[in-house]
Amino acid sequence: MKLMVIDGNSILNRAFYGIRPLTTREGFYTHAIYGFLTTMKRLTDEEKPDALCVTFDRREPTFRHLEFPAYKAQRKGMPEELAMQLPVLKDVLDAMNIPRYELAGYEADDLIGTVSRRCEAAHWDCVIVTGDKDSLQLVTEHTTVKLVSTRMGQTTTKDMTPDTFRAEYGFDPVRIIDLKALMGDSSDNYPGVPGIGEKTATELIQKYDTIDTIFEKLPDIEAKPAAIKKLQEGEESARQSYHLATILTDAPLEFDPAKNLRAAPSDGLYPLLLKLEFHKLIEVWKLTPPAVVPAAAQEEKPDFTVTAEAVTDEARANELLSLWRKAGHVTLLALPDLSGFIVDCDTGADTASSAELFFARYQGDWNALLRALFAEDVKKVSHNVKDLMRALLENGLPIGGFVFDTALAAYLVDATAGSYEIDKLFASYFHAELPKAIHLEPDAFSMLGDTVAAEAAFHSYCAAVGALYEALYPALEERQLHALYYDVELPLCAVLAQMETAGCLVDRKALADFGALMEARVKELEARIYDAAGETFNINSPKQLGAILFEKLALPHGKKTKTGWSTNADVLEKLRWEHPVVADVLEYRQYAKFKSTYCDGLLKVIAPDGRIHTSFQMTVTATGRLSSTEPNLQNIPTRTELGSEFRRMFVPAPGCVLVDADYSQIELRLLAHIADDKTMQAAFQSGEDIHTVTASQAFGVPKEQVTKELRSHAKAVNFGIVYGISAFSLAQDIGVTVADAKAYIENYLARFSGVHHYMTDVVERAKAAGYVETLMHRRRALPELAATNFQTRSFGERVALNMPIQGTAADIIKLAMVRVDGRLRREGLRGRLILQVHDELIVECPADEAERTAALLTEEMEHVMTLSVPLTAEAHWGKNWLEAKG
DNA sequence: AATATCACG
DNA sequence: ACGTACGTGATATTT
Repeated sequence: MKLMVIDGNSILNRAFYGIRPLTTREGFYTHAIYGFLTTMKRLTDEEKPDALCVTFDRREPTFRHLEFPAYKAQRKGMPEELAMQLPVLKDVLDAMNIPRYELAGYEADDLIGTVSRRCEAAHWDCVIVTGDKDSLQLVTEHTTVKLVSTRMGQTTTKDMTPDTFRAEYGFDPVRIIDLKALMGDSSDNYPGVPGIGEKTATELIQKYDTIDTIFEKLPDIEAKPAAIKKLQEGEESARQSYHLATILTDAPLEFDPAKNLRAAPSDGLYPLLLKLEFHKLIEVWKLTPPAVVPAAAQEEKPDFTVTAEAVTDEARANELLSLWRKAGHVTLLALPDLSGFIVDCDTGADTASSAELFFARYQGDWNALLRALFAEDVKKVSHNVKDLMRALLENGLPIGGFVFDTALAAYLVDATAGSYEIDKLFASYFHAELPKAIHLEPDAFSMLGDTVAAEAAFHSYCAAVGALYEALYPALEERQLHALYYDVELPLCAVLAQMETAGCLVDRKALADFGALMEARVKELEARIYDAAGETFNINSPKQLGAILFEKLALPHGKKTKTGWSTNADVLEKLRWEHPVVADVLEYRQYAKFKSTYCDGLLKVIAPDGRIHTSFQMTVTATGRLSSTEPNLQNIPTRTELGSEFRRMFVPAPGCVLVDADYSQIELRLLAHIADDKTMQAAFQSGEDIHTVTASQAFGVPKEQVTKELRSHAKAVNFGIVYGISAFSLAQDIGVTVADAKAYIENYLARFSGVHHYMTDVVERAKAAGYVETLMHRRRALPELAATNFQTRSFGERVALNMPIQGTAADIIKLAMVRVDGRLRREGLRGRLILQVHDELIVECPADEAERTAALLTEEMEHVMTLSVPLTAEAHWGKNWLEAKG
């Protein structure tokens, strides 16, 4: 039999500092608990112990404090963000029926020591989980320690048995005590023998085993005279330290290993994890709601057990339609293929819910019904409106009357939540569970077999959307997000739905031919690389490639390491002249990427109409940008000549052209505006090249003398500033020394004092408020700024700097899209937006409207907002995307 | 499922 | 002293 005992404080502590902060929507910190639970789960899966328990420290003095008042005196108390999680973790463990032990006057270590010895007495094996090396003294044939360490955000464990311990330290585990007695412990704040450090102490213990032997033999031991003198003077201190370092194994603890056998969690666990918003954990652990909901909880929940009416005849449908037109709004969910929908027309929260269901069994004219439903005069609240609109457009149906999208609203309220599915949102806002999710797929109803249950679930989802609307509407108001929501995000749904539906025509033949060319080059390079390596291997595997380059060919392995040696382009670029194979690998990589991601990848998603219909995601990025998936059309190559050939394959329909308009330096202009930097504003107002002006200012040379190199360095500095620069990274980027990079930045900030002030000010204000925002109040919460971990906090500071800039740029182009789309329609032009690439818009229009369309684009883009610097856009057009880029 | 790499703004 | 720029998504390999 085997028992695992976890050092609760140690593991919680590690999780707290090792994981980036995470809070519930209400701001309660949960990451330490999360980390603890995932670590515990991983280790129990690994070890499969029969029994499990956790020990905690009491924050009360122990015998060590009484005997040695300085003991742990330097240790700071827990930060508040950690302290608040401790009692909750204990609740979670209780709910999981995992025994926990704490005892006044004893540290967790002493309880672990006691537990391990009692296990041994009962002929059990014991596995200790801790991050504290002191516990290694407990290691025996039957007691092992899993030493947990967190490096670079990764938790790793090392199993310590008597053998592995001796291999590493060169003496027996129990001699850790003797070692500590000599070297002391700075974190526990006891001295050992003053002047004896880890190295000397280790050597002594390896030679003499115990401090008793050492002091007995003094002064005739093998050591430096100075060390011998220190030992003679420090014996008393060593004896006391020995005492302090000894973990007790006989604490008066009521403990029997057999009483810690693993048990099923209690019903309380599910609601508790729900409250902590550990949805992922609930999913991974396959937890299900308790069978019997406590009566009290049931009363709080909105009543979802209402019968829904299945509407089958036309007369009744028309009756309902006129009812809905009169209602302020209705809540609506539709199946993706429009084969069914549900409408909830509650007027007040306290009246009984009454939903109306429509399915294929409907007797009347289904299309006519849909046309009436999606007309402007039925005001609809829904979830993921853009997707529904796309389905409607694809079926030639209207897309009017959508007044609210709960997913979109929830995204504006918290852009970093990650998931905006109805059930997750409902759980997070109301701390209650929705009936089991049904997937709103075409066949959902017949597939499930249980039509009644499926309908009820569908209904409860619809009612949940209604409840979320009531909660989200005031949340938007409260955060001044009304304008962003109603003038930008919601109208954008229709624009994006239209863009996705339109898609972009591609030259399939040219793409396939290009693919064949890539294939040939890949094969060629592959052969050359195998030849150079003297064997065949998988070049796509960084592991195998690393073995060839750094072991077989013995190239200087580039500095970076993680789970091997890095073989990325940065590293290989530095090795380019060391061996001819390196250049081949770099080239191979490029062709392989082009072939698989862009040739094969794009060919795979060309629709029957010959066009590629991407999906624009509105609720993904933390800054407010869109993202593009299946395929991603926002990362089509352009930076290299060969890559930009792909853009030649994106073409307009016959008789049409592509018009491409992009903002010039939008992020730097926004930096000048937001930071209110007069120097930078003047540069933009003068219309001069911003990187040249920056170079001239920061490097103190006249503009005429700015060389290509200086300009490109200035450009890197400008980008760096927007991202939250560090001298190290800038140096890395432009290939100068860190000292030079540091000087660049200092000069820059001295010249651009507004930017300098902004950099400190925005972080300070973000720390006070807990979030940053764009000019349109789009918000990003920054719990990272409260972190004690340097790395996490630094990340938060860079984000605080960058998000208002990147996010405002996103606000601006989104608003421009809404305006451009509206004006194209109002003016009766036939051009339509088809793509957006962050600062670039692409319209497909009849060739004879190209000029007007281009003018319209730049005009609308430039006039979205009035800033302290001009906002400029440039447009070009041509017979393919590459040409249109100008 | 996680990692490494590389395409874009 | 820390470790080293913001925001994305797709592919291939490895666990």
